[in-house]
Amino acid sequence: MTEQHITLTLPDGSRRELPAGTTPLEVAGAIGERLARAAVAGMLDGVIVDLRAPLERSGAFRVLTARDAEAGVVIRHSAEHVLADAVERLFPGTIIDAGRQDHAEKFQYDFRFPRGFTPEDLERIEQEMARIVKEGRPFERTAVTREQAAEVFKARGEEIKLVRLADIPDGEMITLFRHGEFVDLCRGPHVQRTDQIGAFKLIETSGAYFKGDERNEMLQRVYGTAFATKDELAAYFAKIEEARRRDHRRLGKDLDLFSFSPLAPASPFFHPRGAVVYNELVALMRFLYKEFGYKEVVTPQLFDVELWKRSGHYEAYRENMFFSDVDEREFSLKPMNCPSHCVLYATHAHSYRELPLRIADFGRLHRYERSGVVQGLTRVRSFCQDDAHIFCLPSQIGAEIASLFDLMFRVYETFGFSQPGIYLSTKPEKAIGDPALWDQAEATLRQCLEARGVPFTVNAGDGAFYGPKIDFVVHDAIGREWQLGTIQLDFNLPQRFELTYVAEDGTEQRPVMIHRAVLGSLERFFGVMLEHFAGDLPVWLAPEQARVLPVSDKFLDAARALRGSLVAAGLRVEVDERNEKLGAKIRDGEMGKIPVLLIVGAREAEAGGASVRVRHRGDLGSRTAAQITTVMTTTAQSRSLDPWPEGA
RNA sequence: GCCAACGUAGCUCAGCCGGUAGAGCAAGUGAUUCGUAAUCACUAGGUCCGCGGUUCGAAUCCGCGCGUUGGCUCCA
Repeated sequence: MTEQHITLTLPDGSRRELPAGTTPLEVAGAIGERLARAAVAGMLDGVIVDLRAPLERSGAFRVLTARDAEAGVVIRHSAEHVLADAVERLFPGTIIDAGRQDHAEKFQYDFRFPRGFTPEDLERIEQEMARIVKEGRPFERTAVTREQAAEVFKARGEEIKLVRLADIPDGEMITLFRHGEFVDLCRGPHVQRTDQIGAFKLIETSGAYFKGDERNEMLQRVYGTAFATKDELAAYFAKIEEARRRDHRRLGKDLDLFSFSPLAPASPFFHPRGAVVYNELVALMRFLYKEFGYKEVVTPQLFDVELWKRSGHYEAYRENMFFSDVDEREFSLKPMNCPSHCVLYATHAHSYRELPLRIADFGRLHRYERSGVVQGLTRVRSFCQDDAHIFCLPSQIGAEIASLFDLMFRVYETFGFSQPGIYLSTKPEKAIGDPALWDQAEATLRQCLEARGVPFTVNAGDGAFYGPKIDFVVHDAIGREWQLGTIQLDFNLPQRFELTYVAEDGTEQRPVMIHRAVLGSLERFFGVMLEHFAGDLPVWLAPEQARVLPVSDKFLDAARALRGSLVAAGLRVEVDERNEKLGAKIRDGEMGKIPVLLIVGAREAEAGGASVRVRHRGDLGSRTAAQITTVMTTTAQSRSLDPWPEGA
């Protein structure tokens, strides 16, 4: 059913009728010789196509050159082939596997190589790549049969490629891309010549399991990135540098918020300053719990494994739990609060009139995480969630989830996280419970999302082992995504714990359980929030909300008096009593990211106030103690993101 | 857990081919009494991650362990 002719609509609105099978390169040539030379790829209806791949259908068409942002993925993909080529040139006999799917930022290639690549190897590979790039080798695309492709790779001794080839489903077009001596099984698209790869850099090496499965052999991976220009490459590394500057592990150390000890791997110590922030996060949730009708409980840490056998954790979550034998009984530290809340629920009979029952718990959780996966505060072994379980009637699910959406949005807004992304995760492989209950739970969540009218994405197989879930993903100040809140619907645990309520008609019915967390893990949230603010915490969270800086020792008493009145108003304020010059005190205050610095000299001591210096805004001039107290308490109580309102 | 790199003073880091440790900041003391991002001087501070090995001699080379970092995998 191939058309004889296709019609391409160009960016300027003009249309061209061409024989089907014309290549983007030919189209570019028809538009202009220079465009053809500069072409990196074609784009048909928003999809990047290879310059040499015949066009078989009509659509909106344009030619991409190095100037187009979309060309980056093509350049990186091509640099990937150059990388593999360079490795094969330098280390004959290396067996190649494959590159990366997503070339949005990086490229990578996996090799079967007898040892790890060293930094020196990387340097040599980079030099060899530079040579190949300079040679301006043209990329050639050939469509082949499965047998022809097999021939090619057999002749080259590329065993892994033969496995990859066999994985390609029947009926799919098989194409090879060559440049110079190198040939790879590849869909493309690629640049015309290697010298169109303007700037590239290898980043690092790592081990990587074949097809990402740890039961398979480990290959050696090399990562890199490439751009059309040196400036873009530099901008990429500047972005990485910015992320490093915001790294919560660095900020946590610099601002004396938390630390880690080898004696408690992956378990944070929150220092006094960090604990203030931590407790403010808890206070925010407790404040909202009043409004949203939650009741807080305190439950045990250590449970007889009998509990986990009953809940299904022993079966499905065992490898993430810490065990301990005492009194010839096997115990485990809780990795989640849900089973203990079921035990708590079952301590007495419930009427439908009590539901929904919203049970909140800031209990400490322990999960065994493999040593290689822990990371700062974002992946720890000991943590606490702003956790709650809602026991409700099936008919209340919709209203509960609607209320949860309100709560989530309220909280994220408080931190200035932009519109959260919403994901629906369905039944995973390792699931417990009746498939019919799963279907019911998934359908309910879907209905709730549709009723709310928010866009969402489905993550098939990504649910918790006891129920499907809705996840909330926020974007931080530099655009990174973080999964925070979660709502999980659970028909399984109430059944396992035989939970009941007495319905209006006097019969015993089974409640539904909703697991939910808004911040998620407080530890992870702490880290995410710290990076989001780059350490510049809003006043309500700042461990030291203001610091009073006497100009010299002479004004120490005035400074202490000012501090006294602010502390009396409930603010966290210190005095810099060191024998230093004002400039040094200001510098240290700024570096400590204190939101407000209050300078007291002769004039201010006289007037009973201070000169106010607000972070990132500089000197605002003098205010009285009363003015400062009013502004700061208002800012703190309203949890404003702005440390000092304009004009105050 | 697997692959790789790293681990030197509280922090950031120097220490070439092995000859037994150094800077800046921070800390302590003294002087200075200072007006919006670093005052000066002095002092103290180190089982060079741990354990073995090679060597006349190890922070340096090798092995093992622990931890950290980046990946794989996993995930709140």
